[in-house]
Order: sequence, then C-alpha cells, then structure tokens
Amino acid sequence: MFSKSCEYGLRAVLYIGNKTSKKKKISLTTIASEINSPPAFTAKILQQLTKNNIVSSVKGPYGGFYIDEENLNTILLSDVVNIFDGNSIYTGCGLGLSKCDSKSPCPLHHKFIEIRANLKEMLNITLAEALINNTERNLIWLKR
Amino acid sequence: MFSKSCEYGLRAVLYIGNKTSKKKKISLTTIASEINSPPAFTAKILQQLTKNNIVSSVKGPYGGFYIDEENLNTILLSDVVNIFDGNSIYTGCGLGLSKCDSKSPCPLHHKFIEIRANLKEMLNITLAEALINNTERNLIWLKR
DNA sequence: TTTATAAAGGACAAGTAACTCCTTTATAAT
DNA sequence: ATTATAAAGGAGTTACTTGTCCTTTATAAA
Repeated sequence: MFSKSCEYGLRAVLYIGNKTSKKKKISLTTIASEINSPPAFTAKILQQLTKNNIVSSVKGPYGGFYIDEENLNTILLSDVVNIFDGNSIYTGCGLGLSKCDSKSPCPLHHKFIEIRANLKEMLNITLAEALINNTERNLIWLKR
Repeated sequence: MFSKSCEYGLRAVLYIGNKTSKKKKISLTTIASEINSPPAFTAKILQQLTKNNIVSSVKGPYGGFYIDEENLNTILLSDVVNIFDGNSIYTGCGLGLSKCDSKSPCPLHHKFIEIRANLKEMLNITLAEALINNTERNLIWLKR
C-alpha cells in the first residue's frame, strides 16, 4: 500500500511525536532502533521530514529530532504520505491507465473510486496526534 | 495499489474475456496492443494467467488466448490479484510491521483495517464478467 | 577556541520490479 | 512429413527502490 520510505516516515513521526518535545530531543540511533528501521536509511527519511517541516532537528551534542507541540496537532497522516508517495495513491487508476476519470472511466473505475475515497478521507482527517494518544502505553507496536 | 504485473493482468483478463471465445482466440500481439502493455512482458503475464487456469491458450497457427465462457462467470478480481500480488494487500500492516493484528495493533491498525476490508470485499465479490458487461462498447478505456 | 557530538548531504551498492531477447515446444495447414 | 505460426520458457538487462558509507556542517560543552 505505502512505500517502505512512507512506512518508516509514518512510524518515525508517530514515535517522535509521542516521545519528544522541544526540550527532549531524540537521536537518529534511538529512533531507528525504536521503530525497527535501518539507521542510515532512516536518516534520509528524517531529512525529508525535516525539510518538509514535519519534524524539527538540532545538530550537535544534545541535538536530535523533535516535533513542536504546536505542530503536532496539525500533522495529518496525508501530510506524511504525500511527502513520500505523492498523490498517486488517491488519483491513480486501479488498472494503471493514465487517463481514467468519471467521464472516461476504466471498467473498474466506479468500484475503485469508493475504496480510494475511503482511504483518502481517512488519511485527510486523521491527525498523527490522534494515533499517538491512543497508544501511549504500547508504542512497542511500532517496532515489530 | 497494485503492481504493474497485476494491472496488466487485470486488463488482459478483461480484454480477453470481452473479446474472445473458444472459437475466437486472440494473439499476444493484439492483446498487448489493445491494453497498451509491453508485448514481451505481457507474454509473461499471460503465461501466469494460463498456468493458473484463468485464461486458456493454444499454440501454433490460428492459436492464441481465450477464456472459456463457462469459466468467465467464475473469475473474481481477487483471483487475478492474488496471482500477481499475493494476499499482502489484504493482510499487510499499514505501517509495515510484520506483527500487527487486532490483539497487538499498530497505532493505525483500526483505521486501516476498515479500508482494507472494503478493498478485500470489493475484489472478492466482483466478477470479471460484471465489469466486462458494463463496458461492452467502450473497451477503449483499457488502453489509455 | 577547541573538541566532541549529531544531523545533513553526496555518492555509491544491493535488491527487486519491470521489461527484453532468443530458443524451444506445440499445433495447424499444406 | 514439412513448414509456418504462435505460445512457453530460460536467461538475461534496465530502472527504480531500498539501503550503506563517508565527508561536511552545525552546535554545545569544556
């Protein structure tokens, strides 16, 4: 469904959002270990997330990654998904046709558009924060 | 959503199902051209579909691919999707965790399982034939 | 100011999906 | 039987995603 990058990105955002604040940054090493992702690759993922202002970072000793508490309640899952997988997940044709819409639909269009709409809606209304609060005690489930 | 192989496979099944009968076979070249897919690659796709008894084939002159009319009304979209993409689309965790179920859910699990259930249901109840009958006149939409 | 630390960034390596080419096998017409 | 035809099958190549490694840049403590 999502690319690996996107999966790691989502996991990282949820982990960082749950564990950090501006005063309590967290290192790449820890993040990678806690979300069970390859460290060097996770570095790239985090770079993307910081470039896109989803997470913040500070270099040097006592540095690391964090998410501003003001930002946290504005981050939608769709914000993260868009960074890594673009919008093809919402707009792509189920049969892979480049031109497929309600005016000239592929045979699967009408059935497929419903599924996609559900997914789109879910990602567009779900705040990262909402998922974090659900799971304060069991963030272990980001690393299996 | 689906792999390229799966997309080509679905398009091929819909095209063949619509255009052929045991008496009216159709060649690889024509299929590839009509569903706008790379011919050599499409050959592999069709091989898989014949191996899995979705489509039938006859070698030699006047040979080609076809779908038995008795078979056609038994082919579900899920039959085709399973061949190419397996069942990970139904069972995979949205965050890419290897262990994620209702007993030990990832933070996204409950939201994600709904989407997946919709998709699974749609693929499991939709006959290829149903899509074909909808579009008898506009199969052009398999090639854009 | 020096030093240690941690993220940023560039270049490269491995793995996998997508796709091709060529040979072999089966079938039908002659 | 021979020949032409079209799918089957094996062995690659290409391209993209995933992942690594090493150097550079920024920051904080001493």
